[in-house]
Amino acid sequence: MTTLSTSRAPNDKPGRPGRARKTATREQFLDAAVALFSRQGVAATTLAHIAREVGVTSAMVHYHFANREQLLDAVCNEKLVPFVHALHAPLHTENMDDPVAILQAMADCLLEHVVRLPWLAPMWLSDVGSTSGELCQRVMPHVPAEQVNQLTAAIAAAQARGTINPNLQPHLIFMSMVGLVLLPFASLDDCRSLHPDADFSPEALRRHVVAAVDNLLRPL
Amino acid sequence: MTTLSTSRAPNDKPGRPGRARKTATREQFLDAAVALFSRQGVAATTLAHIAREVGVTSAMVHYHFANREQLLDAVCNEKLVPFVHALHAPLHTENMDDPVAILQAMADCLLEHVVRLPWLAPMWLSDVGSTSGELCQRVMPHVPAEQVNQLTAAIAAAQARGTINPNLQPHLIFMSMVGLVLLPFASLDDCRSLHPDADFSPEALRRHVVAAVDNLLRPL
Amino acid sequence: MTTLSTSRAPNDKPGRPGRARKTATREQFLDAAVALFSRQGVAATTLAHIAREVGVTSAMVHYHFANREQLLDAVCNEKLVPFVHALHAPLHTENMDDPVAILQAMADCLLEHVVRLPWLAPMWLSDVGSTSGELCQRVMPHVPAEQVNQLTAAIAAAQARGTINPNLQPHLIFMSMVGLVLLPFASLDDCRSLHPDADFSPEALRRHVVAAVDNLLRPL
Amino acid sequence: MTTLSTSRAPNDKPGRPGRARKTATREQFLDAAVALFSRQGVAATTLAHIAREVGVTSAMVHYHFANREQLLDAVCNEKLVPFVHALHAPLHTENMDDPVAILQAMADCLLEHVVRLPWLAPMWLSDVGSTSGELCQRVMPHVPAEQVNQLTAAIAAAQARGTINPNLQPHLIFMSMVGLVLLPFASLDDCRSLHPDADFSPEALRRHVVAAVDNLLRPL
DNA sequence: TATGAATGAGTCTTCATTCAT
DNA sequence: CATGAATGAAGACTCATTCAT
Repeated sequence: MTTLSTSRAPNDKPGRPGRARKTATREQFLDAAVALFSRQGVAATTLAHIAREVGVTSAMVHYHFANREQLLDAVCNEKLVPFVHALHAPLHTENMDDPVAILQAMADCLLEHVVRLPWLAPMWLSDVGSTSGELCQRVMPHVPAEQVNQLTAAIAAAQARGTINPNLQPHLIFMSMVGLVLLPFASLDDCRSLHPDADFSPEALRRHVVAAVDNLLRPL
Repeated sequence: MTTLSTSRAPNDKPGRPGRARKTATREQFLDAAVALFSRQGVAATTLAHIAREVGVTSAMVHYHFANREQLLDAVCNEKLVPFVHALHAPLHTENMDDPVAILQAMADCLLEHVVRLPWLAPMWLSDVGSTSGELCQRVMPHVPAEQVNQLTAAIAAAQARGTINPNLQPHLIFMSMVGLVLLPFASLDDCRSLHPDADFSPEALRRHVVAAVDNLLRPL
Repeated sequence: MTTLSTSRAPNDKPGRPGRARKTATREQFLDAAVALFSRQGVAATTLAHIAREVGVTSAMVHYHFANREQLLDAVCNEKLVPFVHALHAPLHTENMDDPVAILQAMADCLLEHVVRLPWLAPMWLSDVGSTSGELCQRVMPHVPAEQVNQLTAAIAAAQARGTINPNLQPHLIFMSMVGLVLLPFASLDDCRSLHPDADFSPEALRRHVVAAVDNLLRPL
Repeated sequence: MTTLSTSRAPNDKPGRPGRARKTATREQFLDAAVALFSRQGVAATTLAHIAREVGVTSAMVHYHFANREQLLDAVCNEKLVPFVHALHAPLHTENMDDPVAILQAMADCLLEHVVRLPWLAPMWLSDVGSTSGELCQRVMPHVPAEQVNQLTAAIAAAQARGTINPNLQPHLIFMSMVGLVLLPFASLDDCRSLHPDADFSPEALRRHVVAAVDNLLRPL
């Protein structure tokens, strides 16, 4: 854990006599957490940072979550798992005849969430990057391995049929698609500083991503 | 944190009773650093981790690099900047008539490096994810903004000519491509645990990525 | 930790075997600080020393003062500045006709404080000695330069009138007086070890110092 | 020991291949030591500071002095003890009939040294201030206690005779005199910043101090 | 319910010291 | 002779956590 000079978390300090007791809800903590996680990374975000963001003492964070582990559990369960479930919802269908449609549905869902939750893309990428991402580890068990495997099989079939580019690796297509969707959102700041005048509105991003995903899956 | 079992090798030679001072070169520190950065993330990696990985005291890290900042500078300059330069080398050409060729050259270069340097993809993604990545900040200034802009213009021209899918955003194509290349490598462990039997050899990955990039750029 | 702390409290009330957390007030820290500063010097006194003197961990020092700088600020503002103000109070008068009276009032004040606050003389001298004394730097801004200059002018006038020894340098008289008052108190231990039987009671010291100051200012 | 930000001692660092082997004499180290001691205080001066001042590595300091203790011993023996002996030389006389003459001789000697050795006054005061000054402890044994006691007795006799102000404490007169001489020199920087235009040349200081000492000893 | 005060462990950094070359 | 490379201990400061109130 490094002293990310960003916000010194100065003075939880004592005294301050007439301080009105700030009350904070569980939800506020989680929101602050994901916001900071996406800005600074999970590892670099201390409980004091989160407390400060919410405007309470770090003791309050412990009061609500007992410890860091459980805070991460909560972030995972209440912020990420719903998204993971939504993302894989298209897999829960009888017939996997049309994997392209399924992948596109997943891409749509991903895109939807990423646009709506600005913290999602940066947090996801920075965490998935470290093999041992603190959140990644907690989320993985919620991925429906069985269905994912069926999708892979369906993709292979589609490739044999000529509906999907056969040079792609069935097992990797999903991750490539994720990269295609997430990276533009995660690197927005860099892009903006490189191209200050370009249009990076959500709509522009969405159009680009949709086109990119379409292209990716297109057969030869 | 793992007890790096570098296998202390208690005391080497034969007689040599005391200490057997372990020695380490600057290069070793940088290698250890990138290895740990890619595994744990930059922020979560302490100087003591790096020292232990190399088998010396953390005081030695300071002896060689003075402080954390300068270690990161060194990692950036000696590990990342060469890569960044290589990556953008295709941009230093007279005619940008064929942006597809240039993008493909960049993808090749990226792929090359990512395969050869296993730490690159995870480290890059996890750092680029945090808007304020400690390394990202240091690397960005080495990106040739001028050339990148020219490439973007060339891409737009190619789109007008019908050589590149016109629905893509010229400014985002490069980042999407990066995502396409990096993500499979960064999420290898996750993929492997999901599909234990699939072929994730470097060659397989390379084939997939090449096909994906080809597809991405293809005109309608 | 796995088990929720809900189940704890196996032993509290009666015997209270554990820890018995030591508590300390801000004031105690400042007292300990000046005590140690006067014994060991400012630079040689670590925050851990102060903490140990008070009976708490050094983390507590940081809890109350954030960092060393601010601890020194507090020592300065709460321990030294009041004294500096009192010392220069005699300067805030309409007529400076009688600089001897003023100087004597200042000497009295100085003496008063030095007797009452045993840490003052050693700390002052050891810090004023180093041109860049950590405390000196903080205290100097509180010296009313304007009034001091007026006093100097008044001294020169008194010398011209023959009320003060004209061979003295007006600008140095104050410092010489300070030396005259402080040094006996600061070097008490040395004196005692040299003259074990002599009378070094506060009263004896006071008498000596008063006489010395009187003598110093006497006209030829 | 605090990180006196004055001189960060940056980079003893490795490499620097073509460095001409700087050679330094024992004397140079001692000079550098007293210079730094007087500027920063003894406790705040590290061996690396001294090495740096001389332009060699800190290993060289150890090469010449084995360890910090012995360096301090050397500073004491070679820089301070000669002075202490000179200072007390006037005491080694048959008749102590004229203590005023003796004290004046001592003051002259002190003054002489303090003017010639600019480091002496600050270092002395800052060290004598801390009861447990690292140098003070080493110097004290060289003070001829016997003779000092005789002087004290002679002073008392002179007071009885009316040659010295009888209100002064015989045992404290010497220390008061020392304060009178040293303080102006030690606080020169402060004085100069307070009175930028005043004359603080060595001659002016000498005149002032001589007058002050004369005054101090004068009978009623 | 909330929090101010406390702590132990850990991080970054510097220091005095050692030693093989 | 001299020094680059190494170390353990200590210093400043932060962090997650605890607990009495």
